[in-house]
Amino acid sequence: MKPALFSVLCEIKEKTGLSIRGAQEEDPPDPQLMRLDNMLLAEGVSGPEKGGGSAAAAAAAAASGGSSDNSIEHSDYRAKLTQIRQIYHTELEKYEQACNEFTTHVMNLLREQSRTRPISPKEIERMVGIIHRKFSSIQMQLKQSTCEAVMILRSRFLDARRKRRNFSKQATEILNEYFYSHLSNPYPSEEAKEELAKKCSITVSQVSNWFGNKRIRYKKNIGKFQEEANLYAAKTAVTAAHAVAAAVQNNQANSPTTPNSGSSGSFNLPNSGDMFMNMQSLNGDSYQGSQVGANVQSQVDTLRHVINQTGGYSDGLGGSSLYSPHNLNANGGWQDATTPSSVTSPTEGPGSVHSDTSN
DNA sequence: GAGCATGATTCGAC
DNA sequence: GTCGAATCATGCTC
Repeated sequence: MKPALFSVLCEIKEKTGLSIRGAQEEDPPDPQLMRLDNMLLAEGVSGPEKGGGSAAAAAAAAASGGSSDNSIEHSDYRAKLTQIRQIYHTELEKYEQACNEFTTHVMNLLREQSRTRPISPKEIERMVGIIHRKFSSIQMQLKQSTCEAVMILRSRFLDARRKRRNFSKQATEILNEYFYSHLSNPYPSEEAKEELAKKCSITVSQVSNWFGNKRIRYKKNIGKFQEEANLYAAKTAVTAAHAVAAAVQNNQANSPTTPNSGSSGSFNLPNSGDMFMNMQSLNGDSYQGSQVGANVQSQVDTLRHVINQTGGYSDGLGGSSLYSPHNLNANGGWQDATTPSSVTSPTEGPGSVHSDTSN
């Protein structure tokens, strides 16, 4: 009677258990767990080790423009990430081991108990499933805290503000040269930005940031930047003077009798665009692209004047500065160089000297 | 360490 | 999208 009753009880439990399990087994994968898994995989924490690197480390390298100045910090970052990875795997292993041990323990217990009460193998199996689910929720917590650790590491090592580095002296000089030679309209076009970025080994957005900061700070404190402006003006003027002198020589060599007719007004100057605009603002002459050849001598004179001015304002201009705030309009905005003034009325046409097109 | 310089970010306007 | 303006966070100089 006892064995028969035992088997009936087992059968009843089996049926009720199946119905419960049927409802539980087809749980969809936890989206939260999937997210965590994906993130850990992307960060190189889980999954196969990627030669000491990860997507984030690669991003860090890219963010720095591939320069070697902070490679030490990148290796530091990688080291920390490796540390996190090791801790994660150690903990994961521990959990798995504990899970297996506990499962075995429970299974043995149930098997033992099955001699005295109705416990079927399927019930044991179900119990194992419950244990696994419990342990996987613990695993999820581990994954979550690992993700948090990676996030903190990333923000600490990759946050641009924390990683601020001053640009190289050369880069700053290039940017300043452009800024002061385009002071009438210091808004570089996309092409110009790209060119500058390339020259300075920085990104285009860094160039944009630089010009944004420069414009605002220049405007706020023109007096402070005066000396700097003069310095770069002198530099540009010297460069231009050389170019003009070369052009003069070239003109004379090409057509000694008609010095102004040789090159159809096209001689190449570095930053020739606004430099002449600045000179225009200095002496009131307007620059006509097609008249360059005709005005070579006057431009040389202007350049001499510029250089003299930079040498200490000793030419009787009463302390007038090279770059006076006249480029800023009454609202504090940059006055377009083409805006007609009371003296000159340059027209913005195909022969315009503007190199900037963004504004 | 204070103060200034400077690169980056954020926010609102356009 | 870019811009100016304000602000933050870090670097540099003294």
